Amino acid sequence: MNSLQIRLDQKKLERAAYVLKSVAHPIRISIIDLLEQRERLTVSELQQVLHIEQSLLSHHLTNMRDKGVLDTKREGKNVFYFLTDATITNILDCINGCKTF
Amino acid sequence: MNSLQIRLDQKKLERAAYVLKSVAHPIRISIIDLLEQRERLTVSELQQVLHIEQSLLSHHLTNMRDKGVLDTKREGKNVFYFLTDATITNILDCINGCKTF
DNA sequence: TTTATGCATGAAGATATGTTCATGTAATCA
DNA sequence: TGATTACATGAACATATCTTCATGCATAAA
Repeated sequence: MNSLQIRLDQKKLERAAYVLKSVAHPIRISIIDLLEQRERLTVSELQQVLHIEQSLLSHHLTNMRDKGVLDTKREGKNVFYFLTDATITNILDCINGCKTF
Repeated sequence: MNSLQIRLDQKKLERAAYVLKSVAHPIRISIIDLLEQRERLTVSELQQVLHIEQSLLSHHLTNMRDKGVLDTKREGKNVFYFLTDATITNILDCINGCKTF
């Protein structure tokens, strides 16, 4: 038999690539790692750990939010960021379990 | 206590981002999906399923090989491509199990 | 109501990535 | 040896991404 075929449809493929691009950056992987430890973090808290410019961090966070990886909640002056679906941290396990990485 | 910190070192972060970029493309996700089903495939076999230009496919394969995702073995006129570490297909499971994707 | 704090946004430039086209090379076949 | 098959490579262009800088906006504090 010879029924080789792609098992993901075009929409799913494009969505997956779109979201994976959002993860494929050192700063953004770090953010996911931190949000696996803390549930939710403000921009300032992230900035203190990451040691990058506020504006750069904000761009990255907006990116991840736009792509559905993160969501936000404002409380007073602070904006908390959190993972939309914590299951995405499984990707970090893949990274740690696969010798290719 | 307040010991929030990034658990991956800089080298690991950059390597992970570098490899993830190689996965974050519809065509390249498809290739991983196909190599999960078949162990090894020639460029021609991939081309028949993917319906893309030979040159474009070759560029993508070279990319994935350079980044350590794939490796190759020539047999006569054919070149077989295969996953360096099949564990990388876990990423596809992440994609299918996480609502963000 | 001015000032400070926390965060977002937009423009701009540098670099990276994706695709096509033309061409090159290695192995096999006639 | 010459043609064909299978694949790789490089240039060139369009588009996307990353980062910085300057500035804007919302909330709270003084």
